[in-house]
Amino acid sequence: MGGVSTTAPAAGSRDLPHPACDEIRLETVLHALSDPMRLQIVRELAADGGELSCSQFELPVTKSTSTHHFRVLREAGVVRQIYRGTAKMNGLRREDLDDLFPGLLDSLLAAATRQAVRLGG
Amino acid sequence: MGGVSTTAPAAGSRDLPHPACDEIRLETVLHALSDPMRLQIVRELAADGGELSCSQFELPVTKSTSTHHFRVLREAGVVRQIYRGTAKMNGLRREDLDDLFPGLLDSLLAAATRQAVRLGG
DNA sequence: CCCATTGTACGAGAGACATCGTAGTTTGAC
DNA sequence: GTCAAACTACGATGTCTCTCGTACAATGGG
Repeated sequence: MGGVSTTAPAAGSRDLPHPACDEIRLETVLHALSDPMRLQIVRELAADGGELSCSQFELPVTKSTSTHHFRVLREAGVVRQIYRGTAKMNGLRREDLDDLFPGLLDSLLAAATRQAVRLGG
Repeated sequence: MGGVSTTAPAAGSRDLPHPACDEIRLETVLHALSDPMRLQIVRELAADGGELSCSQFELPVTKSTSTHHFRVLREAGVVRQIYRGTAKMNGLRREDLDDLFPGLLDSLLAAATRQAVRLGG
């Protein structure tokens, strides 16, 4: 049955499950961001604006734990993850989140920055 | 040592410990709001604008559990609680939160309302 | 003083979570 | 084919959280 490959995913793609927009729950997003490690990840992603591989984050935890945190963020609908070679790239789902919860992400990021300034110096 | 009673608390007051503004942590606030029950409480408090006693909330849990949730909100710095007779009144710490994290509470409440509309109707 | 109302304290149980270590898979380079 | 790099899967462990039930404390009204 040919034709499957016309719009098929790129060869060798390992797809990761992401929640659709209407499956994203506010409580789940808040829970994902209530962990300091994950909030830091999101802050760095927002600062970068593009995509970052998992290994570019220098988190004070093992790689197993990193994997766990990135998955929580992806399953909450906060980040999008795709494989690129051996790396797994992460990007903020900014448009989706802004559509669902206008202004929320910006407020959260501003609050996080403000707190970092307040606590850090 | 003397004069302790000059500005002593009102007779019979049972004071509750609240975090000072500079002790309120964003992660803790987000965690407090990541529970559906507590998010609902905060939504009702914001809708009312004033103070509500614990018993005015009709939550689908026992009183013990209610007490627990209100305490989590208070210890996170989200609500202020004071005794008034046998009742314990709850009020949003709106000014404190707006000072610390400008716009965050409004965004969160708007997001919660939006999601309620999306899911409920 | 007695009592109803309101909320607390304490303990328990079930489940979720953050963390780790080890072993394994996938990919790209040589 | 071989190898290193990046990431995952699985299990273990200790901690936290949500829930409840029962027993208790504080307040205000007769």
